[in-house]
Amino acid sequence: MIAYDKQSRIMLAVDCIIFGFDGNALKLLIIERGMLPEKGKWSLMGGFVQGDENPNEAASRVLNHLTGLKDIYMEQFQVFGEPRRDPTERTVSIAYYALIDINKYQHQLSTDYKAAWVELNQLPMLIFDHNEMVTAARQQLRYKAALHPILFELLPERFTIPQIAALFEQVYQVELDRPNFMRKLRLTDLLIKQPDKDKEGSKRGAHYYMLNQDVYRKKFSSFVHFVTQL
Amino acid sequence: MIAYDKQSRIMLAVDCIIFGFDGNALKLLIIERGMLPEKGKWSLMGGFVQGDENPNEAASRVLNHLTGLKDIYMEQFQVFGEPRRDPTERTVSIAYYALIDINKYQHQLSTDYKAAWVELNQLPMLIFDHNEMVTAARQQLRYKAALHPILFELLPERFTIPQIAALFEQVYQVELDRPNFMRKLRLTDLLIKQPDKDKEGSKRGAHYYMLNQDVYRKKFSSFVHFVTQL
DNA sequence: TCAAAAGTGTTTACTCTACACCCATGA
DNA sequence: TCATGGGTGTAGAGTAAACACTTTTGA
Repeated sequence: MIAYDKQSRIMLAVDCIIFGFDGNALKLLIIERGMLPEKGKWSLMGGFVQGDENPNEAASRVLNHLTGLKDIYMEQFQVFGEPRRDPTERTVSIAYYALIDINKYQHQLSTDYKAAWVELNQLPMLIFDHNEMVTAARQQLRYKAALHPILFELLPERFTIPQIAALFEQVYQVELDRPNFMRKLRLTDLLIKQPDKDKEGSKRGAHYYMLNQDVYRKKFSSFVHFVTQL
Repeated sequence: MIAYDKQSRIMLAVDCIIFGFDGNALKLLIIERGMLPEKGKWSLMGGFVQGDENPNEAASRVLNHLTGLKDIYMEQFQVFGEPRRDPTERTVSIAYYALIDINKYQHQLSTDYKAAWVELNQLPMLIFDHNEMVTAARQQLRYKAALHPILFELLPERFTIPQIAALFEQVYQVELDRPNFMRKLRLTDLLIKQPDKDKEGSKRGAHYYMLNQDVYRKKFSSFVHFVTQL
């Protein structure tokens, strides 16, 4: 077997921008590194692509390692490969964004890092080009969520319409007309109304809904157009 | 300086899916390899990411080397990284699609390969996972072009409305209602009508148009919604 | 009984679609 | 003068935006 002799090999990493929503604000799961290099600094969760796995598997592994979760919604969105982005050694990183239900997140036990949920607009300085990655991920999330119902991945199993509206308002930094937004949602057939109500947010209470998984899977790839004017 | 000692380095490549449009059919620029491995077989144009360049630069370089063109519209769209996709040695490839004006293409002189324009639906077997890359690129092109006016990159400087319509019909494999399509185009303010006509396609002749570059640049990133029903 | 948020209904403007029809011209 | 594709006009359906109004319930 021939090999590509003269070419240089490169470190290949994955980094994950992990979004969560606590009902009020969009949050990011970041880590404080417990090991060199850059010990003590904030960073995205990442890892190296191993010899026997493809990059998607690497990202799933990394996500699982941090959150304890499997089958997380995850999308590869951009490669970051400036020659000097990592001063230790040239490393090209494939960036993924992931959407998780913040309530399902379980603290993990590794001492390699401390994990923390941080509000997206109070993000600290991260190492390398990670802040740039976050900006790009947010952009990509907006793009995708305007057309596909992916934001439901951020909500718990049972949720209310005011919660979804708040989520969209956070993602797009706009105020939505609640009546019209509600009607739009109803017309998608994605929601199943539950008999009981959430009384947290108001006196009257808002009905709980669950996702209609069948419709959800079907509409996932087709355009849905949740947000019209961007 | 520390290095990531225990991690394995990987070959990193870029591959380009190069689209062109000859007025009738969508075409792809592929090469017949003149060197090992896989000598004599059809392949996408690609190359390795060098130590001092980022992947986008590598793709531009590769595109320029094959076509003689600079400032080609190009988008990174997916990483292909199955461990055994290249039997020679593990290689992860960043795939780009590019849109070029087929008339501007100049044959290059390298003897490393022979280049050929092939109709997209008569594509031969390509090496490795390149056919899969083409499928994904086509999908991505559809997605992007439904919302952004990128397909103009495939047209010559002066073009007619029937030409654009034919292009959209090729990309989406549909028949468009010409009157409505024309009106939609006019409403974008993207086109500047030329005084003369193209008499090739019909007796009456179709007016030439040129892109309004200012409007084009402005509308590039905002949603435009060229194709409604997908 | 009032305030506050959930939820419904209605009006109006706009956009999309289908398709009838006119235009220009070479054969 | 007629066939052919280029191009315009128009009516009806469908969608989006604005906002008035009703419902529920704890304080």
